[in-house]
Amino acid sequence: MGRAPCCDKANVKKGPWSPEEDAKLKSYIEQNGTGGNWIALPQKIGLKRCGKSCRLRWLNYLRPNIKHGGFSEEEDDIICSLYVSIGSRWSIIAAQLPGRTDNDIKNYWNTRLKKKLLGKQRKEQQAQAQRARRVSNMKQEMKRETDNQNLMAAAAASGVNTPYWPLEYSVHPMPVSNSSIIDYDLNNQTSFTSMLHHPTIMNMTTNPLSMVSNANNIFQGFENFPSDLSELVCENQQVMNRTMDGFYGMESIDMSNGGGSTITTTSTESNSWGDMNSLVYSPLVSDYEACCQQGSIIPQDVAVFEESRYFGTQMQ
DNA sequence: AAGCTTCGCAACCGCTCAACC
DNA sequence: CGGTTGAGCGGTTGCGAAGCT
Repeated sequence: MGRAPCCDKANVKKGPWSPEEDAKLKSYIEQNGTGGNWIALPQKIGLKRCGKSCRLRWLNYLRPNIKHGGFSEEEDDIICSLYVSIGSRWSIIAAQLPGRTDNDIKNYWNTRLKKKLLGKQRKEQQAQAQRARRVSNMKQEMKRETDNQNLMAAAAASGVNTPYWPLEYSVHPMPVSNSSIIDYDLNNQTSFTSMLHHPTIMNMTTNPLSMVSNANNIFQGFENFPSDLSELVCENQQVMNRTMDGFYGMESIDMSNGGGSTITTTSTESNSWGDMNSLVYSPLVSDYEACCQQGSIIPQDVAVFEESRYFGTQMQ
């Protein structure tokens, strides 16, 4: 048995609203409010509309201070960021953007932002493939360098680990908060591991958006990070496998087993934003839902929640 | 200029959740 | 405690405008 219809469909007008209908609805709500009952509202004011339709019209169009179109870059970033973190919770996303409605944001995402990001991602993939080819050529060149071979052989013979990084890259100044600098020794495992726990790196690995939305500069925040080094990072599988799963790939959570395991896919394996659901339903969502259920978080708190996630602090 | 395709947006549909009885 | 109802939400559809051939 299905549920009873909310209104008599036969006597209800559908389709676009006329200016007269808009005026009736607007003036009534401005004077009397909704009365907490949308279903009864159309009858009260003599509108042949479904209550749900009235609600939608008011919320998405007639309500004061509604903005339409003209999304700014900042708004784009917020939408993308929240979408990647919490998925298509349009009402929550809309709560972060004053004057925007969930419907507007949803439409904007589906018609423009998704394509925009897809384009960026494709460009990045092409660039990545190009980098891989260049690095491959470079490695072949390096193999021919007998001096280096001798050095490595000598190092191996003496029990010294072969450096992962060319000397000029081995110590890298890492910007940290408050403008201070830490020098990480990339040939020192402890130091390197420590670098990987740098908030910026952590953000890059836990927040795929920082890679997607900043695809033009995947090492954003590392102004002094040599661009060639990023190529080496990609190529150095030994380091990658041990420490940076998900660095160039994207980490997603397998919810089929309770969200407990992490599946890492490379961006070439999962290269469609149509497949973005695999990215977005992170543990954050279940955490978020749990908090909502406990009443300890309201939608407006989502930004704070995000911050707490990225910086590893606990919600109050 | 006409026909066709694509795009953007408003509105609808159906589902879930929570309040109320 | 279960059933009913309305609010709210996200996915989808339909239509008009714009762009293209």
